[in-house]
Amino acid sequence: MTEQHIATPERNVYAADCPTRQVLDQVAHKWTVLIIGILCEGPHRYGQIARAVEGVSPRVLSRTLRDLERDGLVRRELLNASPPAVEYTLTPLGQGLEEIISPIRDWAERHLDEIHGARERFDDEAGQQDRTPWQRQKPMP
Amino acid sequence: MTEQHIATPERNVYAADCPTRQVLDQVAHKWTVLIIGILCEGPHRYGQIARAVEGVSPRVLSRTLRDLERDGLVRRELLNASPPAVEYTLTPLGQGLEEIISPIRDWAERHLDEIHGARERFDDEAGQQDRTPWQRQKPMP
DNA sequence: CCGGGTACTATCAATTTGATAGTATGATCA
DNA sequence: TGATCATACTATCAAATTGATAGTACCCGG
Repeated sequence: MTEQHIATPERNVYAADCPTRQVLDQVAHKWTVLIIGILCEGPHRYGQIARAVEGVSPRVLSRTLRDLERDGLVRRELLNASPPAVEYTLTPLGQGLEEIISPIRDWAERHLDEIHGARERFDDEAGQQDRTPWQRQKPMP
Repeated sequence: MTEQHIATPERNVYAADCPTRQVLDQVAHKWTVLIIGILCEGPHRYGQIARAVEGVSPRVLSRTLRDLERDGLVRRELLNASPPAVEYTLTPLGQGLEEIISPIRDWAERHLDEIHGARERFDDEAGQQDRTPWQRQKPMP
C-alpha cells in the first residue's frame, strides 16, 4: 500500500500532474463515451459492442475496455459457453457515469443544427478572412 | 444553402455517419473539456489559455480553438492592442456546455480515490490473471 | 475433419499529437 | 537607430496513437 494520496498534488485540474486530470482524460474520450453509452443499456458481449459501436476497431475496443476495467468502471466476466464468451457489465461506479454521459449525447443532439450551421458558415467564410493581421501571408510554396 | 438536414440520417449516435457523433467526437475530447472549462471563467487571451491549461502545445491549442470557433462554441476577437492580441469568449451556445462539462470534472474529482484504488488493484493482479482461456499464451519472443 | 463463431492479439501503415523553433508586427528601451 | 520583447500563432519533424487487416486458439456442429 503506497501512501500517495496523503498529499493531494494541487487540487487543480489544469495542472499536468493532477490525478483528476488523468481520470478526465480517460472519460473525455470519444470511444469511452460511446462504449459506456452502450453498456448503460445492459451487459454486452465483446462482439455485440463491436457491432453496436460502428467504426471501432478491435484493437481500440479491446484497449478501451481494458482501461475501463482497470479503472473499475466495467467488469469483465468469462462465461463458460461453448465458444468461450466474455460479458462486460458496468460496475456501480460505472453506472454513475450514465448521468453525466447521457447529457452530453442529449446536448449534442439538441444543438446539432446550430453547430452544423455554424460550421457551414465558417467554412464558407474561410478564404476571405485574415486571421493573422500581424503576419503578411503564408509564403507560397 | 444545402438541404442536408431534411432527411436526418438515422437518429443513432452509434452509427459512423451520424452527425450527432461528429459533434460528440469533438466535445468528448480531453483538451476541449479543459479549454472550455477555462473559458467558462470568462474571456481569455491565447497566451492565458496556454499558460492555464498545462501541457497543451501551441499547435494543439490553436487547432482546438479553431475547431471550437468553427462549431460556433467560442468567438475569436482581435483586440487592437500594441502587440496584437486575440481574445476568446464562449458564445451563448458554448456557455450551455458548462452545465454538462462541470459535472464531468466534479464526478472525476469525487471518485478519484475509488478509481485510483481500482487501478492499483488491477495493476497488482495483472501478472497473475489469464485473460485468454481460449488461447494458450502469447508466444515468447 | 472442415468450416464457423468467439474474443481477442500482431503487425504495420496512416493519422494525430507533441516538442521545438521560427515569424511578422509594433512598442519600448538603450 | 537599432536591439529586444511580447504576442499569437505556423512550420517542421519526430514520436505516439490509431486504424485496417490478418491471424490465432478453442470448441462445436455437420
